Parts: sequence; C-alpha cells; structure tokens
Amino acid sequence: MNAEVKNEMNIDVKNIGDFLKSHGIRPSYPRVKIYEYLIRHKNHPTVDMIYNSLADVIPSLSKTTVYNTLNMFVDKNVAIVLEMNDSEARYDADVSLHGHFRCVKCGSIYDFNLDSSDFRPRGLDNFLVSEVQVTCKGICAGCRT
Amino acid sequence: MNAEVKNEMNIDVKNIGDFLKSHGIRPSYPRVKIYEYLIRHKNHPTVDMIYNSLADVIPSLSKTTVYNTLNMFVDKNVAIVLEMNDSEARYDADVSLHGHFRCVKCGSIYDFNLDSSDFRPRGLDNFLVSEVQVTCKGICAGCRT
DNA sequence: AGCAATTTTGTAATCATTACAATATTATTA
DNA sequence: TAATAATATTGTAATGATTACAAAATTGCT
Repeated sequence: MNAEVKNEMNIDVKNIGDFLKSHGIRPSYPRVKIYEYLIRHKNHPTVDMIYNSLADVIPSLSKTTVYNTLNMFVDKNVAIVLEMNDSEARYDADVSLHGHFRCVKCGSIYDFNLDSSDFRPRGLDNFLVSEVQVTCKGICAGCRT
Repeated sequence: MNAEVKNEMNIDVKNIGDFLKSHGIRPSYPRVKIYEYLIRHKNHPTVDMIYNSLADVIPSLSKTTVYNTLNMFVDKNVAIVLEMNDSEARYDADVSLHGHFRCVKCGSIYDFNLDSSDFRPRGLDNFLVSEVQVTCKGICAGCRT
C-alpha cells in the first residue's frame, strides 16, 4: 500500500485505467482525465467546470465528450448526478451513501455523512432500490455569521 | 368538521383562498385552481400536466402563469419542487418530510414515509437546514414481476 | 366610477443538454 | 506492418424547459 499515490477513496490515480476497465469502460485519455478530475475535485463539478479545467491539458477536448463521458460514468455506476435542482447538473465520483447540502446564499455544496442504519424508507417493500440520495437546503455556518 | 369537504391533508378545499392568504398569496382564480390541482393530484405533476388539465376550466390560462404561480408557491413554502433529475420539474403541495421513489422502468413516482427521527445529518452543526429531501431510484414492485 | 397596483398573457430569448454526421483514433486481423 | 473494422471524439445544429419582458387584463382602494 503506497499512501502517496492513493486518494481518499483509496483509488490509485495511476491505475484509473484499470479501475475504469473493471467497470466496462475503455480508458481513453479523455475518460481517464475526466475521472481523475472527479476524484481530485470533490466540489461536485458541473460539465463546464470540468471542460474549462481540462481544455488546457486536452486542447482538442469537446464539451460533447464531457457530456458523453459523464453519462457513461453514471450508466456504469462509477459516478452519480446529484439529485439537486440546479441549473447545471453536478457530478460526484463518490457513489457511496452520503448526503448533500446546498447553501442558498453562497451556493456551496457540502457533503455530510449518513449512516445507512439511520435511514429506512417505509413502505417500499418489494421495491428494488438502487440509489438513495439525501439533499438538504439552507444556510451554511459560514453564511450565518 | 365536515369530512366531505376535507382532503387528506385536512385542508378545506372551499377555503383554499384563506389558506393561500395566510401564506401571503393573493388568491386569484388561477392560483386557487392550481393549488387545488396540487392537493387533489398527488402524482407530483409537471407544469404541462397542470396546464393541460386546467386549460379547460380556465380557457385563457397561459403556461407562463403556471410557471409564475408554482415559483411563488415554492417561494412562499406552500409547495416544493422535487429534487429529482427529471427533464421537467415536478411539484408537490405536501411540504412535510417524506421521501420520493422514482421507478426507472415505468417512470412512476411513489411517496414513502420517513420518520424524522430516522434521519440525522451528521456534521452540519451550525447549519440552518430548511429543507430535506430523500430521493430514491430503482424498480417498483409492479415492474419487477 | 376612476386610478393605481397587481396579475395574467403571449412572444421572444436563454441556455443546458442531446442528436447527428463527419473525422479521428484504437483494436483486430491477415 | 498494413488493411480494415469498430469505437471514440468533435463541432454544429436542434431540442425543449424555463425565464424575460412588455402589453393587456384584472383587482383593490378611495
């Protein structure tokens, strides 16, 4: 185990290609870079944020590729789209159960922990629940002062 | 208490006007009809669903009015927009804490109960949380058979 | 009734996302 | 390695939900 090439999700960034392959995604350069962006920037980026940031390192990059790639990531379950009524979709490579809080003043989005044992949807017997998202709105600590 | 003019939210539909007034909304005819639609149809309607249904009873109705009115309802906290990545926004007059499940096969949206005691966001100390929504995705019991 | 404020309406603009076809890249086979 | 097939990327155009805006209609108030 080599800590310095691990991120907090325990994914070796040097081996993003293998990770993508193991999820049925051919690791082209744009795909690896976009996935790398997602796990390095935990700020729930929009397509534009990703595109603007990667346009330097991949000069030929098209915004359509970013859209296509993210849709594929969601399809292959290596990323989620936040269930959040923002004007632009926001993406997250952390597919584990956790909540999101959006501050209506500053627009920041915060992650928060959520124990799965906390949370029991009642009355969905015989339903196959593949994804759960908890979304909160309000004013963050910083904006309240 | 007159049960036949109460709906399941315990709001006298004859007094929607008073209810809206008490929330700072002047009860114009379109507003009353749109709110009445929301409490009578619990199927999380889109703007188009509301517009198409009310166009008969209010021939002059404009889709812009439906948008304006729903935005005002959300602003005045008598309705919510579901935090759900659908192509069209969906509205709900039930502003109490409850969850939504969307079946990815048939598109139906189900409500489910959620005990507030079940659910404790961790690490949002000093945050003012004004709204919580829980959104699930998967396959409903009917579509699994 | 008359005037001011508010609401509604219709059309046009906006803007995120997708459709699509052409080009480029990668994998496969001989 | 060269030829060919499959897949990925790109740019532009189309789509479609939502908003902007100004004119017309309605409402509330004196």
